[in-house]
Amino acid sequence: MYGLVDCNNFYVSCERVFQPRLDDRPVVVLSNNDGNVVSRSAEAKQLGIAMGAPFFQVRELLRHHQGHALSSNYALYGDMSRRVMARLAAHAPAVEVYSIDEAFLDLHGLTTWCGTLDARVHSIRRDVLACTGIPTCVGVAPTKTLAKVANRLAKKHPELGGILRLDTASRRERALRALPVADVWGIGYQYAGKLATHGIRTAWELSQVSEAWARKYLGGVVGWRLVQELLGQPCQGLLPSEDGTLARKSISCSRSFGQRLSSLDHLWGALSTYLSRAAEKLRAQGDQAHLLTVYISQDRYDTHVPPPYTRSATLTLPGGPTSNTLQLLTYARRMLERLYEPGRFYAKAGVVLDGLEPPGRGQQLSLFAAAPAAILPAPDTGRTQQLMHTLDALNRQFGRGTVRPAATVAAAGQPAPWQGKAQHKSQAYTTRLEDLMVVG
DNA sequence: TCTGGGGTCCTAGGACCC
DNA sequence: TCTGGGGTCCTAGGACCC
Repeated sequence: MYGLVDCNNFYVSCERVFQPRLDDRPVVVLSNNDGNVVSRSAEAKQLGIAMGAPFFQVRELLRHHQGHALSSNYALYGDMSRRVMARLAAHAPAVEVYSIDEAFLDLHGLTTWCGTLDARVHSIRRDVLACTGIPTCVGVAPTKTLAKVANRLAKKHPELGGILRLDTASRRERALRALPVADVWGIGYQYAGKLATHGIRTAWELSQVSEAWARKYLGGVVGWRLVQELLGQPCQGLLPSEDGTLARKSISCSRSFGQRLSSLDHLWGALSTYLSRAAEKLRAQGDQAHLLTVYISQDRYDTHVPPPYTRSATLTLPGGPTSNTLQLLTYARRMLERLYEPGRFYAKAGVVLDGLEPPGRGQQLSLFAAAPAAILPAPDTGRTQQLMHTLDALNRQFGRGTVRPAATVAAAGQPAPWQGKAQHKSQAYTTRLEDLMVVG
């Protein structure tokens, strides 16, 4: 049996833990740049505010109902997430951290040593709420996809008490008949449309299609696995997360700018900042990358700009895999110069690090290792690795960005021209000493 | 010059997720 | 005026290998 634990309205719930004045009223949390709504309280959902809605479209509605909009505070959400996951790990034999607010639990054997499964799951929910202040819902079922179904229905029907267990054929059928097919995990916008034209409206109807049909219309083997999982046939196992974090296969960092940029210097300032951040994450995971992608995008909402909006370049690092920020910056600078066109206005930039592997394991040596210095940056020696190590240690102790490459620094006394908006941000209640709450 | 089978790696693109 | 960021998996074609 799998359990899927999903935090209710996670970002809003995190904010409410430290700001009780937000209780019982419409609250939304916004994406970077205060662009879109990414988390909504029940009251905000009640007002008809959609997930992903552009903030400017709902600002008035929210104001009219004495609601609140907050900029996203990832330092807070990340830390709250770690606390929730730590509680889950204390209860279940194995936990797969699936996202910042969700985890799959291995529920094997939980009934044998402490009451019924339902009683155990209820006590896990109570414990998470008591220790972190975060409310959750749990779906319990023999496959991950059915656990998602159960979780979805538990959220939709508060009268279930936050838990739904789908472990018999009749419970499964009732649940699948009650769930619109678009709410199934793995059915997105495109597939939902396709299914509708074939008269498939519920999860139950989807579970009854043939293998050939699923393979033809739902992306091959992926679609067939989905159908089998709905039938109770597990196709996906649990991928236990070591130490409560999940190792990524790619690492990226991108941002929309606060304003359009056209100068190469400004773009480089932004891009080098994102690359520094991505490399930091890479080292924190203990990996090196051998693929680097750089991209710059024009405003995709500007009707005067013809597509494509994004130009990108991917490079297999000729010097072999690295996690050295300075080395990566050397490559990225040249890639940016290739992509950049004077006179254009750019709205966003980003980097992706791919082909991740731990250092020094069966490394492929470069064919061009003897190429002239103009082509290759300085090799990744022990000294530069020591430098990165020191950089990370300083930034951990004194705060992110205390020591950083000069390219990422804007002109003295000026806010960086690429800096986005975050006008309604709450404090780092749990991760910054100055922001700690004082009671008394 | 043409002939076949089996395989890897790279790249791009499309779908999905939270 | 104002429209996010970070991921996953799969497929398919081309270059190249033996």
